[in-house]
Amino acid sequence: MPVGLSQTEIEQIDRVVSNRKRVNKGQSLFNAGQRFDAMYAVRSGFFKTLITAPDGREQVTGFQMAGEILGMDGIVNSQHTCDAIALEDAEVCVMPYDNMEAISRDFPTLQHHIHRVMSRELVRDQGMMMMLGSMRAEERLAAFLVNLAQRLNARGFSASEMVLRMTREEIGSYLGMKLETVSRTFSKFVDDTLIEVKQRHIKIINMDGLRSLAAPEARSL
Amino acid sequence: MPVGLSQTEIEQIDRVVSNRKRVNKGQSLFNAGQRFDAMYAVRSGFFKTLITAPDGREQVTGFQMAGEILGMDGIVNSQHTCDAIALEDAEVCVMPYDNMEAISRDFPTLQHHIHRVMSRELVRDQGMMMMLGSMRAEERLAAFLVNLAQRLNARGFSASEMVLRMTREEIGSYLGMKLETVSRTFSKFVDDTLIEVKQRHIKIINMDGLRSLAAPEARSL
DNA sequence: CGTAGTTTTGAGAGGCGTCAAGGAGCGTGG
DNA sequence: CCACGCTCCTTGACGCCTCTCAAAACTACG
Repeated sequence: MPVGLSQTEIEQIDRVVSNRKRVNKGQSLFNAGQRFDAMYAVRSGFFKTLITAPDGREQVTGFQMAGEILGMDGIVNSQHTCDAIALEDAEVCVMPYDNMEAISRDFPTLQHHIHRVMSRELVRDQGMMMMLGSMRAEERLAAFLVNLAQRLNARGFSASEMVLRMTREEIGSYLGMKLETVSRTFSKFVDDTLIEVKQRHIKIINMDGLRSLAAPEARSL
Repeated sequence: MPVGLSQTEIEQIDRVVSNRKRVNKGQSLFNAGQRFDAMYAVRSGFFKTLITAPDGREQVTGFQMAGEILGMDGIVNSQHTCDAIALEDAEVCVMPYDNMEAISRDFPTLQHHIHRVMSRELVRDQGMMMMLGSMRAEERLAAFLVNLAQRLNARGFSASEMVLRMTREEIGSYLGMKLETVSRTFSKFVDDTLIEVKQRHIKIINMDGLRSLAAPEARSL
């Protein structure tokens, strides 16, 4: 996972993260309230994280795919604050936190890597606030699709065709809108020939159009 | 700032964070795009952080007061991703990142503390997503007031009376609503005798009422 | 092939945004 | 000391975006 590590470092790290764990579709990797003692790197599969309010309302806070890290929010109180649920059969690397902490003292590269991963998550969260706080439904969904396509592409998949692993309701929860609005907005994108939709198969026809929806240019004047 | 440190540790850390910096009201501590080389601990005063979209829309991502940390989002790309602006004359401790990294290798307590601070911010962000994604204007503003009162109280101020350091527009940006809606909602809270409002002076009359608005109980059945 | 879950689509309602006008507080300068 | 202008705040009227409620179509799975 980390780059720029020496052979020795890699071996050390391997000893820490060699433990694998399978999580079947629908199962949770961890739940809010559970004791935190490890973070997890997704090796394969697809996860969602969500938090639940006292009144039962759920908010999906993220979708994680291969290479992304889960559970960092648990450090502060030694207990997880969200549920992580596999949306398809998945495998993760278990990274016991105490070991990570200990080893990163000897390997500055790893230490810095951990900071970068957490920092990246903070930046992502800022973007989420921007989305949820000041974008309209269309813009949010377009940004969501563009982001998903980009992440899939970075993993060697097609940037234009994808199979969503989550329901409309989960997308809606993530984007702060109702499932009906997600569905309607998808339909509107189809009408505008931006995408093609067949159930959870999405084909992006006009990526530039989506992008311009997701991040509108500065108004001329 | 950190707790549970030995005298030696504290001295070491002091050497790193002894640099102070003043920031006058309205000035920025750093701006998005600037090179990142230090994080900052607020000693006194009050900050807002905000990000700006390509089309100029701004989103306030947080308000920081004494003891809180600014700039952690800059680690990942060695450049700040948001602006930090003082809402009143302020003073911060400058914590050069390279030094922090180096010293935290020798002091596990500090190392863990850094992780906790970043993790706490991740948890806060999750809460923000919940607010922005699935709460209504009333609930958001109530949660905002309750949170502010709690943080002020933790710093030795009254939990029931406060002076807002930010405008209605900044509150609105933070909470994903327009300034008019913030104003109207304040007025509604006054009508409901939850608070008293005189410009930026807020007096909380019925904290329990606010709390129940901010985090509605599970519906009976 | 039936059943449950998911998705689409419609109709109507409502919360919040937009546009607009006026008022209050405050620093500055005559 | 008061007038002026600026920024910020409040309130009203109206409209739209999104939610709510509802029904039907489609898919997956047992």
